[in-house]
Amino acid sequence: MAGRAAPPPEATLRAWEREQARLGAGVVEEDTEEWQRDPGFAGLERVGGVDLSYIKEDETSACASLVVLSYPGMEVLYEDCRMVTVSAPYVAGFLAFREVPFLVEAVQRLQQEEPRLRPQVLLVDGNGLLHPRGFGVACHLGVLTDLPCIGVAKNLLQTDGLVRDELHREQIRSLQKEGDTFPLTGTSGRARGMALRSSNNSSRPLYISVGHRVCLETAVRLVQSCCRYRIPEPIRQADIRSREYIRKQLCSPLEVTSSGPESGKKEAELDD
DNA sequence: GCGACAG
DNA sequence: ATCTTGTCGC
Repeated sequence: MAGRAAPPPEATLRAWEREQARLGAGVVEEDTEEWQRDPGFAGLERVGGVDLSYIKEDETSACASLVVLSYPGMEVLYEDCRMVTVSAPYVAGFLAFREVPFLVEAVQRLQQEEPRLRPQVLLVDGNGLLHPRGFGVACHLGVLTDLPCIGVAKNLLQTDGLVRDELHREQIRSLQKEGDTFPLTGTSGRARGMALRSSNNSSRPLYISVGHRVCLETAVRLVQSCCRYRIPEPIRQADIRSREYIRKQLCSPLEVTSSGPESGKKEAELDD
């Protein structure tokens, strides 16, 4: 019973590539909102974050979470955690086919139940244009929901000649303080993303890329403005809450129909 | 051919 | 992604 999930048939991967190409035609790489052009993001009030946390024991169970935070206060206005059953295995370059269906559902649920809390932009775990076919999970989710999306990856997805070699490590060392960046330009000559040092306390950068309806410069600026620690607050909160949700699930073998007061607030700080 | 490979 | 406590440092 150990081991990884069965790899998808070659035909499935080809079909997924075609789907990415089809949807990819709809990606908008420019700012489309007024607040995006304002130096202080005046008019921006809500930023969303999404994430999936997995259960080690069960290959198919995960918790999908969507949170909406106020801007610039970073207070949690909305939280939605839900256990889901994932069907697609994880394959680098095809993350969207594993996670996006549940994220779309979460966004739709929010728009139906709390339309006033609809986020004006979504920070997504993973990449956008910084992707083998220029269509990572952030683009995928953006096109399907028509929400501005930004890809925020914690590790570099090696593609288009971009590699984690000594030169790359040297560029990382050159990032001295938060806000410092260097462009991720592939062999093709195109800037696919930006490495961003988001915290003075962590030397590890974030890899920012355009998802949908936002330009790279705006994306980097916004992510930086959402960072109290290395991980931007919206994604960090989605992450914290989804794994906390799973922890509770595992500790309660009894399925209760109605239960009242839940308490217990603990926050894991520091992400380095 | 072999290795690398977001979450 | 997940397994995992305390601990060294600013």
